[in-house]
Amino acid sequence: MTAALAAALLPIPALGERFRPHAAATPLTGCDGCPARALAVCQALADAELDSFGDIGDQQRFAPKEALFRQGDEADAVYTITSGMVRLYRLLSDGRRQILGFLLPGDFIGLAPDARYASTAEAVTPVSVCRFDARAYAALAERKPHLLASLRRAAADELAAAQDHIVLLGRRSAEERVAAFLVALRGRLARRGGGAVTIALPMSRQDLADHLGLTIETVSRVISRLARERTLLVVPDGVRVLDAPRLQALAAA
Amino acid sequence: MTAALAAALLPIPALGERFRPHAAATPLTGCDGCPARALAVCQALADAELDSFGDIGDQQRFAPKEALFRQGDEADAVYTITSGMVRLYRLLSDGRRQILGFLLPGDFIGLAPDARYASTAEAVTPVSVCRFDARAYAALAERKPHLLASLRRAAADELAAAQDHIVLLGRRSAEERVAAFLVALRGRLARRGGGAVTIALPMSRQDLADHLGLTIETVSRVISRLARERTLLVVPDGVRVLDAPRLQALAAA
DNA sequence: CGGCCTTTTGATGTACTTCAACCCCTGTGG
DNA sequence: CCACAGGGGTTGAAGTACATCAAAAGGCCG
Repeated sequence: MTAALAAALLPIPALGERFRPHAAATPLTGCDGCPARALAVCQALADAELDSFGDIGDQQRFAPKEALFRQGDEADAVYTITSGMVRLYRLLSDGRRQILGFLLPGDFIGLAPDARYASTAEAVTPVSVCRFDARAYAALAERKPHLLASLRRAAADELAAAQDHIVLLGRRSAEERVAAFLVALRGRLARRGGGAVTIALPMSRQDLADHLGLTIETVSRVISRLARERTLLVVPDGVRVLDAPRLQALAAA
Repeated sequence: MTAALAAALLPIPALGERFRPHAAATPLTGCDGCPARALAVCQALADAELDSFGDIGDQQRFAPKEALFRQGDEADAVYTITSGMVRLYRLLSDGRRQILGFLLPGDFIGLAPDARYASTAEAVTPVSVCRFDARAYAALAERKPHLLASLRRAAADELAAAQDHIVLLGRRSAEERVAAFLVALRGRLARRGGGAVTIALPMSRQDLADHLGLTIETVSRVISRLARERTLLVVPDGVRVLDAPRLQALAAA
């Protein structure tokens, strides 16, 4: 991945240097320097309250393809992504895979705390997260209504996103799916300070296919066609949007 | 619809009689007789707290095809279904429709309270609901942590259901979709006291198709095939499950 | 350079859609 | 009482968007 694209996923590129690679659990001294500070659920807490937050959170890093947790594991932790990209997916017994979503810095995992994880979370790029013990987090939420309200809002947002995806999978063509996905991802990256023309796609074509309910070949063909029509320019690990209105139109409404 | 099937959707069949048909807004004196009492979000509140609840809730009834609210309307209310079935759907600009879900007694609408409704809610059968002013409800939630926690749980459940549906639409065949839908609906009806063999399907084939990302003809063909193989028996406004294990197997995992 | 994996591109296959006809109700009016 | 119109549902024939199969064309790292 180019440095420019990486920047979109790592809002503070130097951050990683502050932690030893793969340090299992570095106690967090505070959330001040956290690149996800303004985005995350954590935002709900006044600065003074963050102390109790930092106490139960551990910073962790994951290499690409490493799993934060696996479908079926006991759900003993929740996470906030602070840098990198995570794919969240479910496997069917016969190996079919559906990627539920790609998580970016500020995104929260663990809104639906069941006894066991219903899906697997895996690093796409190098990822750093803030990991919280699920019990401690729940207890904290109990004591901080702001946090609870913020969780509710996050759950609502995620539900809305899931419903968007249901519409995409249920009623849109392959081209519309790809266009809508790119438009949505561009928005999410832009909100995190990335540029609005270059869309980072660190995930594989297989990942895209498994997210959009298509095959790898169809995704490739659609992107090739969009590039041939000068709607997109394919660049390493991403695409550049040449004709934003056209892409928007294909994404439809 | 036969009386037996209607019973599954109207846990207390006589309830409707207690209200004048289409009474615009009957002040609620209490939640004691509510058929959704044990299921709904309301459950979170201790009986003593229900008074404040009843104060802001109005009982309403809707005839089939009547809309509780429409996509784009200002979102000024939230609802708990107390009897009947509601379809929740989104329309694309070109008329394509995706039904996000069918709501049953105890289900709550308004977990993702944005300024405007992102989808339309329409009665499939005669429906009664408990309608709450959105502001008053939010204010109450602020004061009652139990309610807030219960809303979070409901949002989490709904998110899990949405993710199930994403997998269904993204990675399952037509036959698997129909089977999985029937199994899931059977479970939901059974939890509400309906029988586990007869599944009420008061919605049209078009509704099923728009929920499962298929066409009306494909839904019809799949159901016919399942009936021909003696997995199902088609009855008016529903199906009877003859071979539950087989249906379960088709629903896969 | 060569092996390996991902991506692209092409040829063929197929599950589901589209188009079309017919059936079966139920309601309505002569 | 029957005629018939109209809406939902089923079934059949033909079409198509996407999947599958196959192979070539990059990248990446030894």
